[in-house]
Amino acid sequence: MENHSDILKRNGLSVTESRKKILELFLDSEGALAHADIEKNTDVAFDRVTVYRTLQTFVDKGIIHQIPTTDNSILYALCKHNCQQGHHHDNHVHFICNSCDKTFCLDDVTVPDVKLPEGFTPAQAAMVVTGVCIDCKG
Amino acid sequence: MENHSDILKRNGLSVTESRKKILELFLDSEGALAHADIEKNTDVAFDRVTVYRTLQTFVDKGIIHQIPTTDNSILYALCKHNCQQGHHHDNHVHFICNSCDKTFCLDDVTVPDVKLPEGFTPAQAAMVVTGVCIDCKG
DNA sequence: AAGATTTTTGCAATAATGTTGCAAGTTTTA
DNA sequence: TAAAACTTGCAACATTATTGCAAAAATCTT
Repeated sequence: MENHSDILKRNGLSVTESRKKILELFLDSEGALAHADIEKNTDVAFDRVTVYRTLQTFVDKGIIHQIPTTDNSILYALCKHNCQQGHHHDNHVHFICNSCDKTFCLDDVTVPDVKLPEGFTPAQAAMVVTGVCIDCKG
Repeated sequence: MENHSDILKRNGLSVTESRKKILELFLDSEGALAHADIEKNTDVAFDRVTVYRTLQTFVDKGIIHQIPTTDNSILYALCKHNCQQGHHHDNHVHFICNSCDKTFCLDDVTVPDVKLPEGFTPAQAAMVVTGVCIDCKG
């Protein structure tokens, strides 16, 4: 079974404490994490700058992907499929629960293709659904 | 033809200089605007706080809607369809051009329904497509 | 395994962004 | 037109993000 260090090495990254710890957070969490979630985690005692840079590095390498939100934050989640450097394949739907605020990567729900108007060429599509999650339903 | 003031009155808002000006910006622009776009506009000489509050008011009233992004900002665009206070109907796809960075509301492209896993109840869905727009295509 | 090289980290400083209370100014109401 | 209601701008503050650089850690080389 591939562990933290393997994932880092496979992506050509030095294996450091901060990277291992932050990657572990993602591996352990079901949902997506925002920068603030990581920083507030008491186990992570790294400088904010390190967190910023680590997240950016992970995105660049295709280890995590970004999920757009309308609250001035970015959510990050593990890429479950094999993403290449600079080329993500995170074309699954994201679900944000209005009740518990957790974000789910619905890995089995693919973002459907849409027919764009003449002249528009798509490169990537993201879809975020809000509502009530399986843990919070009545 | 309905003008700035009419739109404001129809939504039960006082007609003030800042609201008229900011609404005019939206009416004049094809794409979506970020807070920073408005503040940088030399025609708008209002306090940042006023801009924040005006945007929030417009969202609350259903005059504009928010578009999620992955760059720690929120884009705002006019609601073309009749949105109610606190209840938006902006279920169209948004397109962000990687070349000119403009954002388009594809009003005629509806966000498709997706089948969620058992237990998940959707309330709203947003879809953002990136690529090359009609103005930038080779 | 030890030193050289490369990479990463943390600090400090700075910038950018977002929020709140309150007094003064505007708009609307009556 | 005066009173009431609402909006604005200022000031202060809080949060979030970025950059350069020296110290520390990880990797490479032999």
